[in-house]
Amino acid sequence: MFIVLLKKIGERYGVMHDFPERIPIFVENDFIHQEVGKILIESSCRRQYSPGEVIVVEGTDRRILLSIISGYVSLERKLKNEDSVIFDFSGPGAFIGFVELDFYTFTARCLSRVDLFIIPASTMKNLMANYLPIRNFIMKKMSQRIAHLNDHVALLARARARQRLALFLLERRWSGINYDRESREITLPMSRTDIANNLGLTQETVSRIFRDFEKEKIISIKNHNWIIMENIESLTMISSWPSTKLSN
Amino acid sequence: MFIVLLKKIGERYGVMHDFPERIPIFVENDFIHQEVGKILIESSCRRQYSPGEVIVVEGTDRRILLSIISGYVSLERKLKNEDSVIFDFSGPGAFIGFVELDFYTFTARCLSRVDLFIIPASTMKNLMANYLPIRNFIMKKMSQRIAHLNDHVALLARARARQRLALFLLERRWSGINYDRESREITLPMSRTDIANNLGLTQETVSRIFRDFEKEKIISIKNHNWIIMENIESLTMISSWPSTKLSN
DNA sequence: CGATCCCTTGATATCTGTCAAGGGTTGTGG
DNA sequence: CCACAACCCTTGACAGATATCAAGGGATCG
Repeated sequence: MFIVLLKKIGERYGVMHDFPERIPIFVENDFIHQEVGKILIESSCRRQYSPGEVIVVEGTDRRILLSIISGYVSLERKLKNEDSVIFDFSGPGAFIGFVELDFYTFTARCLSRVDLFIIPASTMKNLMANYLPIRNFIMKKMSQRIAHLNDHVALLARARARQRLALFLLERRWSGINYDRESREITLPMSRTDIANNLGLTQETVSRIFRDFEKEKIISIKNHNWIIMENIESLTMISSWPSTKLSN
Repeated sequence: MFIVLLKKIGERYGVMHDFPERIPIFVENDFIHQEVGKILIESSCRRQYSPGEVIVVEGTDRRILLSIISGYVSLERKLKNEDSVIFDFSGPGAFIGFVELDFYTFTARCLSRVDLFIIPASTMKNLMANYLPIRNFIMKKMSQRIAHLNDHVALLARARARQRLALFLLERRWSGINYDRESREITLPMSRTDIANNLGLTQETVSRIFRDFEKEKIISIKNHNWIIMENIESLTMISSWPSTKLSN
């Protein structure tokens, strides 16, 4: 498997862990043949972005694919309203744009300083035509994305605000490259507004519910971007599904 | 292109159009090589289901794929709550289960009498390995599904009830095989509860808003399953995005 | 003709959005 | 090193949309 150097992240957002210096570029059990990985890296370039920068814009031609090395990105859609919907947050190890065919279905905006590989879509197309593992890899990614979107639809359709935030926090625990799956600490590289736009709420509601959770000793809020889950059992209970009804 | 006979639908739900006798099995501009289509049909069997019957269950192994000839199916997830979320409604021409890899991410339930082809997943796998057009077809389907789910996430996250229903009605117009794209008539093979579960609302709200639309002369409700859009411009205005705010 | 299922309508409760004001933190410039 | 601005977060009061609860109506089926 191809290995790349990884910059340490977290100048801007108070981070407690330093990431290790080396990580495999293809993570999450998605094994790709070493040779193919090499081709992919050799035909790609590396670039850094600053917080707030937009990398790709919804609706434009899909010319490049991204592989995040460090930092966090939001995949979102701006509505005519001035407010927006965030489909997902992507962190180190994520692949962006692999799942679309002709044009981007989202706008990618940097939440922090971001370091990534840019892979030309044409390269990927050639690789996909010729290498079965790459093809399977992409199809698996697409399939996972659909499963995840189904979950998110269920969340938005039937979960109340507390349940949405509990699910959000629990999912954050597992998202991206997490080297300590038993950790109770979560970094939130995104703002309250971003969380609200992801969960179909407002920033005020997000803020209030975080405070409620803190009062109930379910979480500790160290700062805006750093939360400790003090009582994961409670969070799990709040997140679990019979709690939809107003009465609960 | 391979052609199959199509049964007329609509014994149960008052339908105004009879579908033509012959339709191509692969529709929506998804051209598949005739030979491949033939292989697909030859290795599949045809079956009928009654309203309410469950064809595949969420979480079980993906053994069969479905191609709907006539009738309507809901793709849904039962929550522990007793209520459920409907991801999508599928009608004639739809492909079900093509987008998943290992197991079903939904339960498929018949809304009406359904006539369909059952294709073994193993057959599809072989075809995909050997035929580029099939592969492209599946990837395109997956990509479309992701785009559609993104739209639905945006709807659930940021649209109010009236807007959701306007979007729903406008989308119904184009869904499935629609031979008269200028038609103002819509059939609703699903119940109010099903619509509510699709849009993240309750049946009461759906019912009330339909009545409101009727009072405002935007639609006429012929019966539960038959609606005429009297004022598509108004519907479009209600559905368009600046109307999210409560004040509007 | 009753049973069942779904739809409709009304009264009420409650969640969460909206509006508004203030606080904390970060960054910049004197 | 301090002042100020900008940005985001927090908190409160209030309003309004929609869920809940309840009762009744209409169609379909045996």
